[in-house]
Amino acid sequence: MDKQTKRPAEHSRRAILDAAIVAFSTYGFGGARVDKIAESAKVNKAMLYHYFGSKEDLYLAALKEIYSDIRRAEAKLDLDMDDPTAAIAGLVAFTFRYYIDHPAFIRIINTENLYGAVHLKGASDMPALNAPILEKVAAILKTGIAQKVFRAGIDPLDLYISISSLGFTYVANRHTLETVFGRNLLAPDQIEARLATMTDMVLRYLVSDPA
Amino acid sequence: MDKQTKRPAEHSRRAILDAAIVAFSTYGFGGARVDKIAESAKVNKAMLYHYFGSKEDLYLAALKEIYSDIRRAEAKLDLDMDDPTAAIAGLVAFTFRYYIDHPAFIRIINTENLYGAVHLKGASDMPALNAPILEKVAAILKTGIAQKVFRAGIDPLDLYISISSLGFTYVANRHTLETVFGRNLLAPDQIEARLATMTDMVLRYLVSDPA
Amino acid sequence: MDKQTKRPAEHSRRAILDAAIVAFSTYGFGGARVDKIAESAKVNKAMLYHYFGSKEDLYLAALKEIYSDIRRAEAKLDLDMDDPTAAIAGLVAFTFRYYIDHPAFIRIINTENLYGAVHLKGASDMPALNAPILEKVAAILKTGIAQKVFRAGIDPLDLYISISSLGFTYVANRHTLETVFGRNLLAPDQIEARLATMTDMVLRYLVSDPA
Amino acid sequence: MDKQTKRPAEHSRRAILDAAIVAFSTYGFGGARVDKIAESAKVNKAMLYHYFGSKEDLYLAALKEIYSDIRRAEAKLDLDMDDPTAAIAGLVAFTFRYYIDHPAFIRIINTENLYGAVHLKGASDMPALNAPILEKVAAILKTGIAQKVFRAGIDPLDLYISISSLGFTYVANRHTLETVFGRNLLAPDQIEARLATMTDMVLRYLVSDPA
DNA sequence: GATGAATGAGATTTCATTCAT
DNA sequence: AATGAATGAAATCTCATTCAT
Repeated sequence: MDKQTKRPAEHSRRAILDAAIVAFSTYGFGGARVDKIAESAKVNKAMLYHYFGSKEDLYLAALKEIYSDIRRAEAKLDLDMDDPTAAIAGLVAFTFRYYIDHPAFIRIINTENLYGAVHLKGASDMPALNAPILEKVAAILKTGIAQKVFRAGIDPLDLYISISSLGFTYVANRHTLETVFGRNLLAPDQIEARLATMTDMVLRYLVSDPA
Repeated sequence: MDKQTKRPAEHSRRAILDAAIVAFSTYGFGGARVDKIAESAKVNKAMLYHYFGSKEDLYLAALKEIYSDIRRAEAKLDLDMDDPTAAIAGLVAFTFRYYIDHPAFIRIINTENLYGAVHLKGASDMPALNAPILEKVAAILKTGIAQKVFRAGIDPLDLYISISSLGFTYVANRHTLETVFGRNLLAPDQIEARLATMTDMVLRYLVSDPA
Repeated sequence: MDKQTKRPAEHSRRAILDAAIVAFSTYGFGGARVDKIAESAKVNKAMLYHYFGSKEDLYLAALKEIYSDIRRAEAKLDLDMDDPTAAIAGLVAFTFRYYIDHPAFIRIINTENLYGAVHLKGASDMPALNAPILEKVAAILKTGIAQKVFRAGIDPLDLYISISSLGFTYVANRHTLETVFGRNLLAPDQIEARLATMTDMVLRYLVSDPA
Repeated sequence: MDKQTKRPAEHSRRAILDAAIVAFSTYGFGGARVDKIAESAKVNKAMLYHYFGSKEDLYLAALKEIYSDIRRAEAKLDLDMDDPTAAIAGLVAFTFRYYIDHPAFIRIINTENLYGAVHLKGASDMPALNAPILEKVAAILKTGIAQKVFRAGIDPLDLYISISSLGFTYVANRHTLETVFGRNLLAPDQIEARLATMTDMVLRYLVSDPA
């Protein structure tokens, strides 16, 4: 990853990108400051323009990087495909924990949606990048149905959106939820309880009806 | 509400606030422009400062207004408390449709969470404003348990968060989801299908286990 | 011209435009500094953007103004149309003196030509603005031919370009000419001599050949 | 000229100079970009500084080179000194065609005049370099007077400026002239017509008055 | 002699805010 | 209460120049 054969230029580029991810996901596009990004990356501001062209292009690069990260993590995720129940539980847990551990992901998704995903729409390789996770969900469903533990008729994308939603909103909206409802949602026991709820809810939804 | 008591000056104030809600929820705090808000409201920019003091205070006013709106709508929501299943289904449907019909709500919640809810935390009356919806959920659960149609042991806030989540993320993240997965999520049939999934998922989660 | 009914805004706008004409004609487009223009005009830099939109638009406004000025001056020029020889001499003198007295005109024409006249091409009203001078030249030629003092077959535009050229290059290139040939071209006697040459050259060119 | 004696290093230097001539004459001093010049010359930017010291010094080098070029060309110009009329016609044609064929010359002269010829004034060898052309004009005039085909009393420098002017402005200002008067000045027939006018005008100016 | 990376100063532009009336 | 004009600070971006190798 950090191999020493890297050309020095790559080091600066990477530092800028990392700083940009933090900045954009912390302050949004409009709130992030080019000066601060350069400062964080310990490079001259001009380098940022040299490598990325503009603030907007840098934002897009950060966005792509963040998407690549989660898809890479998903690809590495090793689910027991012979045990559909365990596989779904594993996917739910992975997704939730990923959101908790990667606040930048959550924030940049929100920022991008504020912009109607204009930047993402310009990145033609996005659909291809994101197909694998749907295929994985479809495979689990298929096995579950074959094993008669899951109902038929579940749409993989719809299911994936449900799994994502149950964790995403919990993490993404935790500040307003905490303020409005007065509970610390990221306390370890709360996280565990929430994960239990999510897993329970998804599995009860999938489980085949008693004959 | 107090339409006829409005002095003419109140008209400007209201116009600014409405324009602010649109602007902040469309562009976020950093992206919204004071000039544009004044222009949309057809008032002089100085009026905006006269009435609200600063961009940040105006944002907070818009935020409060948006929260009041949903809580007012929730208060008006008439659920059949004698039929817990119908009541939950009604709440799920109401919540989902509110999100769809009020994009400003979705967007400003996201914006506020990007800011760690700092503004909202300063608004001391928020918890009180939001207690009623939890009480309503608790009441439905209680009746459902009494009628033996629902399981016991469900936390009202946790359930409310689940109900909210299943719809919120679908609407809030629709731009990125559509881009990444290539489906028009707000097509009428898609909305219907999604509502069916959500209702189904929540009710299957609540329903008492077979003896 | 400086009527006191002017709205204050117009004063700032005019001050900016005047400062811009000086700056652009002195330093060219690239060399002129927005900061300095604002400073010269004694207004805040933001005003400049408020009134003109961008440096480029301001440049175009300055360019148009300078063109309008010479055409206005030409329109006011009162030539004795019954005496074609005197009329031509008058036009030659007027043109030469205008160039001498309006270095900004000379410089901005050169600057604009460096840019291939891209800005001017965008100003659709230019041809109409510049037609009158050609009509005047054509009228003089016509009278001259009728009076048998001028030859026939002279193209008005070609003649106008000649008249312009003989003075324009003398003034525009005077710095390099002076450096290279070591003569002070703008000394009063030199100017007189040059005007005599120009007038002589143009009239000898026009005069009808001896029968 | 000294092709085979060129060391390889000289190649880079020459490439930079050529690129600089193009850049400065195309965009002016302020508009030319050091980065682009290096890129065009296919050398590293640091080389440019190594060889020329600064942008300004490079500009001066380009300017000198361009002046040398025209004077070299003038030196090579072979006029029939026994036929003053033909010699003048030849000089007029040469001058005009040189301007047409060397847009960089035109443009850098204009640029330099925008700067009040400050750079050129620093180049002490300029007057010497430019004396020959004046001597040539003087010689033609002298022969013409002796042959009684030309009038006496014509100042060589003044005549040379007239000859230069008639073509220089036509070429230098062609973009604005074309835009303002709507004629394509560099169409081959237009060039021929213009040359005819210029030659005619200069010769009619010189020709001895009928007795 | 040559290169790729980096920089500092300054340029253009934006924007929340306030002043004078 | 309301307006049009104005501003200061700061944001994005550019560019001639130099450093390290």
